[in-house]
Amino acid sequence: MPDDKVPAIFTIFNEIGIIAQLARSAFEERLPDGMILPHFSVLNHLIRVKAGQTPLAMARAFQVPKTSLTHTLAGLEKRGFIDMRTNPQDARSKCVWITESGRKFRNDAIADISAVFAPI
Amino acid sequence: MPDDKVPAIFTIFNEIGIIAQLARSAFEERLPDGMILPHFSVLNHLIRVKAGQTPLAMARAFQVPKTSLTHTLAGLEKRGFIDMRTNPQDARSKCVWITESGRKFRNDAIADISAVFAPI
DNA sequence: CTTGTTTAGTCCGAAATCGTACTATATTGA
DNA sequence: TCAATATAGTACGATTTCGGACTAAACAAG
Repeated sequence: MPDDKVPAIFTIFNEIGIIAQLARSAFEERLPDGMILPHFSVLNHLIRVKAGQTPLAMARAFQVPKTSLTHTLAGLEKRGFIDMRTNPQDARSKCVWITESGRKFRNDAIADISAVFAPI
Repeated sequence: MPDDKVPAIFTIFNEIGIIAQLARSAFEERLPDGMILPHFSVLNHLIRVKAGQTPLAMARAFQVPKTSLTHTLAGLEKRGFIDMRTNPQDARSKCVWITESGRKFRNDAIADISAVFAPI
């Protein structure tokens, strides 16, 4: 299949992936202390979308396996950026809440990084 | 920082990342045999951009550490999808060439997956 | 009720990712 | 020339990612 026969939708998603990778590299370079994009994304989701969600709901939102999210949440909890409590409506599941410390970290990160992206 | 104060550029890259992740999930679901997106991306790069490039040049193009690419290339070589030869102009470096088998794999993958993306 | 099925989360092991350190080759400059 | 520096790639170890298996709780059918 020569290049000009590759479906456009394919090329588009390829370009989107490249942009995402570039942005991710630039972003993580500035996140301190072993924090990586998924950590930040979870905090951001808890503020932007909804707090108190279950890990499974968030795994679906991010389109990652639930085992991956377990690991990410463990890292955030260890840093004190989230709290996980058993769901009173369903003892199988938990609810994820952002802490004040987590909220501050997220806001500081946005402020720092916006300065870098501002020229764009 | 309330949501409406988050810089637009930040939200945009966030959305781009989400789209990329969705596309990646859908894509890898259909790649056979332990092949993942980076494997495919390398093959695609060798056809779309340039064959015979050095690993370092490709690592820069993808914005990943060279050690990550070493690993990806090892996987492709083990599957017989690429050849790596010492660069005759510089014995420190190597040149990466796609094999017929690699070319076929890439083309088949595009054909398969285009059928999925076609409705979009 | 109770037995079988589904769902939420975690544990485990394999693979991927990546930073550090290292080897080998090339380049620079005195 | 040759010593100092820079560059290409890899080895190694730590962390992340993720599929498969497992436990506990909820639900469904009888």
